[in-house]
Amino acid sequence: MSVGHTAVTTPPAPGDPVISCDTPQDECGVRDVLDRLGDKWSVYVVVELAAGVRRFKELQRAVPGGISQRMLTLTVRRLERDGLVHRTVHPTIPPQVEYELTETGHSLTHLVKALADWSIAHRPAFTASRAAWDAAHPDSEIR
Amino acid sequence: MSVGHTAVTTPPAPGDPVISCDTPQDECGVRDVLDRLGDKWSVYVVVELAAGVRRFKELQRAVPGGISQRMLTLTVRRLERDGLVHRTVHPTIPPQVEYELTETGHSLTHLVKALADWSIAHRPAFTASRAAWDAAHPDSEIR
DNA sequence: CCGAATCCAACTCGATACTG
DNA sequence: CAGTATCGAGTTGGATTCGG
Repeated sequence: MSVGHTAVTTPPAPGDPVISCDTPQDECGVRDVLDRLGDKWSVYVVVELAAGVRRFKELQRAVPGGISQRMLTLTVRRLERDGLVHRTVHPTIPPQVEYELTETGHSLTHLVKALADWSIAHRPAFTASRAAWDAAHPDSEIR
Repeated sequence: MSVGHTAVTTPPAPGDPVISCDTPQDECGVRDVLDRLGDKWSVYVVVELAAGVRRFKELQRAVPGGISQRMLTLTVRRLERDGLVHRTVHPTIPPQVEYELTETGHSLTHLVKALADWSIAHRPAFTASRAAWDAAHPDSEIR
């Protein structure tokens, strides 16, 4: 601890990883992933596809929260564009379209797993902290 | 293939992690994290704070892209509410406020590091895939 | 069955101006 | 310095309808 003004409860960065944003205006590269994973549905689609090939309707039913057709279409299209999902159209009647993860997409599942693990592990802390904050700031616009 | 309608073409998941959304309407817990990390600035703030304690203005200068005062305030407030960042106010003149990661916040840096690593590793594939898709779908509304 | 097209509500973000 | 307040543009997501 010692001198100046920085009496912190935790040391600056004990064994923390150094995330190098070397070039200042570079964005560490995280923008690419987060722009995709940050939206409302992509993660759930990836999670479901991690379990195997799925048809459109199967995906729609599997995604928690009830995704609209429109949003599912948009989501899988964007995932396809980014090379995370492969789309196979069987020109049958009725039409049948299958979605599956590409190799890149599969590698992403490990990341999502890490995300889910962290989230589950810290959910109690999250909830508690939020409740405390909300109680201390009754009429705040944050949230 | 065989019977029903659920004939899968690829093996469900070779060595992929199983992300258990056991309860169907549960959201695997990822929503909590992604709602925070998914916004435009939180990750950069966490990255910068991973390097040590920062004051408001220091943060603002450090974040790439040029964050407005308003957005920085909102971002750190939300991070504070979630228990990821601790805020210390020194009632001096001029005012001095220091931000630092909490223990939970520090544990998050490993996740962000994983995110950044994955992103950097797959950025070429991303870029290529997008370019190819865009070329194949010249006038699409996706993007 | 899979999706495109349209319309609309809600939210996010940025710019600007002002305060203790 | 570290915010708060206000306004407006842009984006996202949902509901609905229609088509191949």
